[in-house]
Amino acid sequence: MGTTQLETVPEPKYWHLKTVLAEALDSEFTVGEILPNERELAARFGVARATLRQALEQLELEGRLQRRRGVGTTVAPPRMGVSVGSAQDRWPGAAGDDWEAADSALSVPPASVARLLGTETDETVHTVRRSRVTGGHPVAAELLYVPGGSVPELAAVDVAAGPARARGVLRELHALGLESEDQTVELGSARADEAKQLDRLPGAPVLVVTTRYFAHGRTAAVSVATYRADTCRLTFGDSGGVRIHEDQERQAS
Amino acid sequence: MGTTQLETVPEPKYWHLKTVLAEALDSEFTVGEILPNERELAARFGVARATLRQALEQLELEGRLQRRRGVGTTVAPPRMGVSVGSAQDRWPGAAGDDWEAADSALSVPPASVARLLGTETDETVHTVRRSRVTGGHPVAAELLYVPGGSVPELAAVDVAAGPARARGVLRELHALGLESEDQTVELGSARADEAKQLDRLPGAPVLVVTTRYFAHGRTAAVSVATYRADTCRLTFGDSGGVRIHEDQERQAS
DNA sequence: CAGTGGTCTAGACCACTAC
DNA sequence: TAGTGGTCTAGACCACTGA
Repeated sequence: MGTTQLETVPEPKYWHLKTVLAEALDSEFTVGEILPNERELAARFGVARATLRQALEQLELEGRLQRRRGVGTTVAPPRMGVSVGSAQDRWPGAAGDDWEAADSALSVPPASVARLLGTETDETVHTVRRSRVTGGHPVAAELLYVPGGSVPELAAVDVAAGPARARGVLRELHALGLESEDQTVELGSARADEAKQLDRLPGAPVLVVTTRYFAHGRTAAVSVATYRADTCRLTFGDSGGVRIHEDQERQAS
Repeated sequence: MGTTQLETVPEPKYWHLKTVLAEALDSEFTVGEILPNERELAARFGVARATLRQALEQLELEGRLQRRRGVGTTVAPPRMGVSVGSAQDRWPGAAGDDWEAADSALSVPPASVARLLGTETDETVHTVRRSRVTGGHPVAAELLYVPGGSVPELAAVDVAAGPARARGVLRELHALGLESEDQTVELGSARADEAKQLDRLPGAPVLVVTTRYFAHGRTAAVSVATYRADTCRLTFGDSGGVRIHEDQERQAS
């Protein structure tokens, strides 16, 4: 049988399209430049808009594109390196970090957090909301959970409201003398409230960094920070003790 | 005008659907159980299959579902905790790790890797491919780049092929006495070759862990490891020095 | 207001798995 | 071969942005 078709791997259209677009981005576009709109691009490549969108979604996931409803699709800058490692001065409440305390309240943490804290599943803890801003852009939203037992002196600040109260919790926690930490990273998707803080749509991919802070041999606090996965590259260790993030790297294919 | 519609936030269908399904997964399904097929689920919820799929994709991204073509959609187990932190015995070539050396060759690394290594962009380096298997499942595919200058003794093993050669490179690297490391994590999508190693489709979301290994004050090697984002939770530090992964956590919404 | 990306539909066919 | 998820189409309408 004259099977001239030896193409055993009919590559999906959107995959090929993604490759073509990625090359075009490297060679023909500059950071910040606006691409033609989706209907136009789809027509130009002879595919349905849904197919074109599948390719764009991949490129956005890889941090190469940024799409904003009502505006358009732009070429994204290289990902920012954001330090989440064990640098001493990154501990909650330390001066000079990029975090801004938003507010604070007493609430019952999710069961997974309660397990890490070692508290009962219905026990309320101090909950601090913070936002991290780097280079003028929001990169992370954090919920910091501090059991009452970790900060016994906190009654004095308990009357203050909002940001002031949040700073009070952080100050007490810092005064505790944190000894070490312990982190995990996993992929998640932004809840509605996180999405708003991060200036993204709900469901946007985020890197969830869960940190346990230890003091006096116990778990003193747990932080759950969600970082924008499209714009951030998390950096750990900085073991040489010298380098901070550089913001100049470019991911290779 | 009788505007009884004060619903200012018409939540997208797929978003609501995802929430409903997530609750059903918690209460009515057990790990490993097979869900009804997509056409059936779509009919049951009164939506188009594309919309249903959008919800399933989100749940798969969050590690709650696993979908396999030709088979079906199953309820995924909680993510595995995999250690990628600075435990000494995780260094390349150490005994007892989960890595299996696949093969090795001389090749020109991507520009981004060459920059980290401090080599010329057209300079060849030893390149070792490894796979990491945990609990019987493939979790990561790694490319380890070792400049010739880091392992001058390597000529002796240069004749061996495949896995033997790979192990030779690792042995020499280990003998070098690595001092510290430096890591970054970012979101990526699996290339075709990585996807095959990870038993996923191309484009599947992965966590890319880039590690720089230092010896004698220089960058001795660079590793680029891609972890399955759906099944893995990366753990760093283990600062207490006691805990290994537990595999029993469950992510809260 | 016009133009953008985001959501949704109702189909079709393909690639793969397992029986 | 039957049944699954994966890809693709050609439309439609909606939510948002900025002039």
